[in-house]
Amino acid sequence: MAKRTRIKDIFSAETEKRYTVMGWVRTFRNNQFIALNDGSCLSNLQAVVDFENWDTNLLKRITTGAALRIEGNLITSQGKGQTVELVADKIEILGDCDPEIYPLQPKKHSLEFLREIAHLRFRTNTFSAIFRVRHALAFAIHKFFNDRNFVYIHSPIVTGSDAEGAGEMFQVTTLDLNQIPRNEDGNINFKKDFFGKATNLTVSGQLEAELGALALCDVYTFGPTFRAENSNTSRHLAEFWMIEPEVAFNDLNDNMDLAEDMLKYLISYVLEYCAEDIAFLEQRLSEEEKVKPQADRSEMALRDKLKFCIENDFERLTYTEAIDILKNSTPNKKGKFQYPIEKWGADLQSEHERYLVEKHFKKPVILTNYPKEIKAFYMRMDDDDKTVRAMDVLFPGIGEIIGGSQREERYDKLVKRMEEMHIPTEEMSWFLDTRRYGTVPHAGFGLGFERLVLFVTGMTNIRDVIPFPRFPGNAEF
RNA sequence: GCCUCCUUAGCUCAGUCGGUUAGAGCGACGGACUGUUAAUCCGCAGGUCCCAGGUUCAAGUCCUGGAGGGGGCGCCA
Repeated sequence: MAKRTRIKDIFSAETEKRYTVMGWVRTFRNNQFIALNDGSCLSNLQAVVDFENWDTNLLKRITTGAALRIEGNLITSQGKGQTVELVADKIEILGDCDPEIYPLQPKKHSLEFLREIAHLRFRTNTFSAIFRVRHALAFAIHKFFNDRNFVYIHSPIVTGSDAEGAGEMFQVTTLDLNQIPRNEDGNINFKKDFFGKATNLTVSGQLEAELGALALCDVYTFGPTFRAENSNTSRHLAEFWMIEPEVAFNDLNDNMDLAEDMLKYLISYVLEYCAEDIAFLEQRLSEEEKVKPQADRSEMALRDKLKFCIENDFERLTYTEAIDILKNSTPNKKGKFQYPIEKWGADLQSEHERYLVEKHFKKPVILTNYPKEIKAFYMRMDDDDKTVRAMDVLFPGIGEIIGGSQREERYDKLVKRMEEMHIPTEEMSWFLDTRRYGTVPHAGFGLGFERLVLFVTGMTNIRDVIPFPRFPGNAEF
């Protein structure tokens, strides 16, 4: 096949030269103008056909969705709306597309409809933009950490540990479910299973990352994560991607600095390298906002919101300070909260987080030092023995985008917490070894990748920022 | 898991109090036009009213159950 020039490169290519492009037809206007897209960028290339000199049967096959190879001379556009256009002198139909049944037509489609045809939605402006931005964010994450000498750790997807304590797990087995081998006591005999023990899909790479950090100092994981929770929201997936940095000798303040630096870097990266896509997503969002009631509308355009996050420090405060603010807040006093804030120790609901982020501070917030009762066993106990060195980064519209902590590095205190919370210490002896042999203070966090993509693209449903979402009752494609 | 709303043409949606042959816009198709920008103009076709029961002289409309989807809450990233 002839050498293909990507449409992205065509726009800066030398004119009065021949090029070959390949892609899919978005529209064929006026029997004369083919809008061709190859996904390399948002913009379509306009290919011009002198229809009087072309076979009518060929022109009829140039329909929305058809795959074409076009050769021609690139010229400065004679019309408005684009800088260059390709004067086609050779057109090959690589793949026909019957417009009677092709679901994507040159018109606006709802996100709900496109979600049902997720295998084709890559071909729309919105989703091609989202997935280019998603790629850029993934790449920027590796670049951010690589530039800071972090080591990328591949934590296992299949785990033999059932004590990670981050939610319900998917079981992994090769046992015949119709003929499950059993022990004499009637329990399942996992010795007959593939790994010789019960195994699950990982719910977090954190514990493995800690092992790496206590030798390599600065490490991160970035991989798929699985939660078998029956969560039905626009912010949860059963299969999602998580970034988990873990750094030896870092305390909670270092951890907050790292999280804030990283988020600002990633947002800046996308503003710089995905300018066209972000501009398009901003426009899409503002059109969507127009039909909403005034009270539900976002106060800022997408790029303004992103820039605001970069240019302002995140608000850092303790759980205790947050409770005071919430207790004295107007909605709490007027009984507007579904869960009124009465006393210290209550878990914060999303309505409380949203009030702090969207109404009170109007910027990203980092909440720290939560009561130990509502946080995981591995978080470092504060001196008051009541709170732990946890941190949650809260973003407008998204809620919790990062959850992390300084880890409990003191062996005795960690074991005590595990026993209090009924975590089996024998099974976790490999984890406890790090506290037996040269333990050091360290800290880390988990960033939900799709929640980041949600925020940056201005989308509102997490199922629209991953190609093929998995959620309760659905594993299509 | 809980609460709530929705399901009518390929898509987005009207459809009044239960009453004759179920409508619109967009898209598709046919034609005209030919420097268009989701082209425009004219014309035409297109329906398992989500499924299964029930009430009724009569059900897209009312009732019961089921399926699918949206939004909110919980769990969290």
